[in-house]
Amino acid sequence: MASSGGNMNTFMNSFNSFSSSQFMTSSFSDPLSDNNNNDNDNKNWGFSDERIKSFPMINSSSSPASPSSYLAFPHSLSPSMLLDSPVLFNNSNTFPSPTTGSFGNLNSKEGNSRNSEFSFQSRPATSSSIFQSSAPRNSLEDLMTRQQQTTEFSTAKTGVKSEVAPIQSFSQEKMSNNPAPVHYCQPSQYVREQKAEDGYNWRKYGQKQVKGSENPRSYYKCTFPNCPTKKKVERNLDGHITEIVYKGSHNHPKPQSTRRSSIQNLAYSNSDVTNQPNAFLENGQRDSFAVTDNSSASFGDEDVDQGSPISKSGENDENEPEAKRWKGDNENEVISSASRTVREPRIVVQTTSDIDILDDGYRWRKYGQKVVKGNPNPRSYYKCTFTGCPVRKHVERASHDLTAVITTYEGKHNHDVPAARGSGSYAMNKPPTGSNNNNMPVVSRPTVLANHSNQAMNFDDTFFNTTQIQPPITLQMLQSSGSSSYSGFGNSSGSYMNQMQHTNNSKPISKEEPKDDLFFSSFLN
DNA sequence: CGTATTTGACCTCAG
DNA sequence: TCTGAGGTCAAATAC
Repeated sequence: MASSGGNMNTFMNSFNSFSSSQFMTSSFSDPLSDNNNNDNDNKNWGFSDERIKSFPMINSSSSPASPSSYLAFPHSLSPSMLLDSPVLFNNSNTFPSPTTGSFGNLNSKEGNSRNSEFSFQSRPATSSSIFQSSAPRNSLEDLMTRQQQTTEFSTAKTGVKSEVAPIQSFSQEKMSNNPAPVHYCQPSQYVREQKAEDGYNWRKYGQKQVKGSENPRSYYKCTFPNCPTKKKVERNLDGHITEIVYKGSHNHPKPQSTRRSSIQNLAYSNSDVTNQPNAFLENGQRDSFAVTDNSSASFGDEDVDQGSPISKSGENDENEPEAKRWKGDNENEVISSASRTVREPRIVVQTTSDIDILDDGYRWRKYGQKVVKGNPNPRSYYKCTFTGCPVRKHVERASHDLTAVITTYEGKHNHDVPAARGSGSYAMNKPPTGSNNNNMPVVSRPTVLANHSNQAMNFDDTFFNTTQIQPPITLQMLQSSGSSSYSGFGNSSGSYMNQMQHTNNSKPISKEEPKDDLFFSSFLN
């Protein structure tokens, strides 16, 4: 398609391959944010249902450095999501701990936007807390905040609206002072935010309550003339994006956003450099956050759709058989749209509440290990050791890329991050997972790596996975990287934080979760 | 006043 | 063929 072209195209394609469908954000955030949600989420988490959210995080490279990489969320992915996702924060890159999920980079094809999309909503306070500028509750929050800040970054600074929302939202505002989480955005707000997010301009043309989901689904069309790209976004009650599905690919560069700040640029640069399709980041679009854009490379929903960074077209297919397609879309269509990718992988962005990656600061008890289909590498299963905390996670190395670790979290932590274990760092890093915190959705974006991850992840499981690419990025790194870093996610190369989730099911994790125990027990058995 | 969002109705498609 | 779910349209409304 239009996108096809040089490398960029490739990315794009890959993203596309992921197709929006695959990348959905999922519900994690909700869980975090709300207990209620959690219930639902849990259900979802359960896996059984469905949506698994995987957040592959890929750190491409070692260069974690590029903030952008971190942040770069696929368009759709909002930084916030990332933030939410434990993955993002992974400190460790080290393989050893799978938990440290790295965020896969999703390269958004176009870098687009997608990132932004996700992100954005400002979440309701609870979740938002993370972002809130106010003193971070936890180290996690801080981290989140910082990250967000970074990611959002600049955008925010630049004056970007809160569009960014939750995760991003943090942006300045939150950061600045609001002690209170405050930012719950109304739906409309979110919408607007989204625009900014991925850098593309979107017009909402419909909203509908989807069966089986508490979350209303909004339908958007790219406002660029003749651009066939559409996306559908599900948001939590809180306003967090739980899932974003892109359809088609943009046949134009991103509009420049006036707002974008240097950060964006940075991000782009990174992303672009890396490979992202996002190259297009154009500026044009209104609000798109630079960050997003950057991220675009990474996650943006769009990314997903358009070319999900993750997979290359081919790969995607294979890997992402599971991915849904936008209903009504023919694969062909999808493909065509993407031009490259075969399937549209769904991108699920989950907001994870607190996903921690290994070093997420939480304490985990290994209770099982199993080799799952599609990946020769054993998946270890962990439970949060905090009394009464239902959170579980499983970690596995991507079959393709040993360096990539896929971490899938289930449930939200109902408690704060335990005191820093050894290093205070942990604490710092982690957000308070508390129910409140979850907000941030994790976004997963497919990156090349992601692709791998995707494959690896077969999302049979409800968990969402995060793939990390090894160069682990530490929180510190993230922090240090500053805002810019976030944006970085987009970068294909480096996105650390990006998490991609691929779920077989588009369903948001939240809804039906099979019970963990059962679920796990099955494995164990 | 123009543009974007909201929202109910209608259309399409899969089961 | 029917039914329900999902997706889109478009008038009304809000910004």
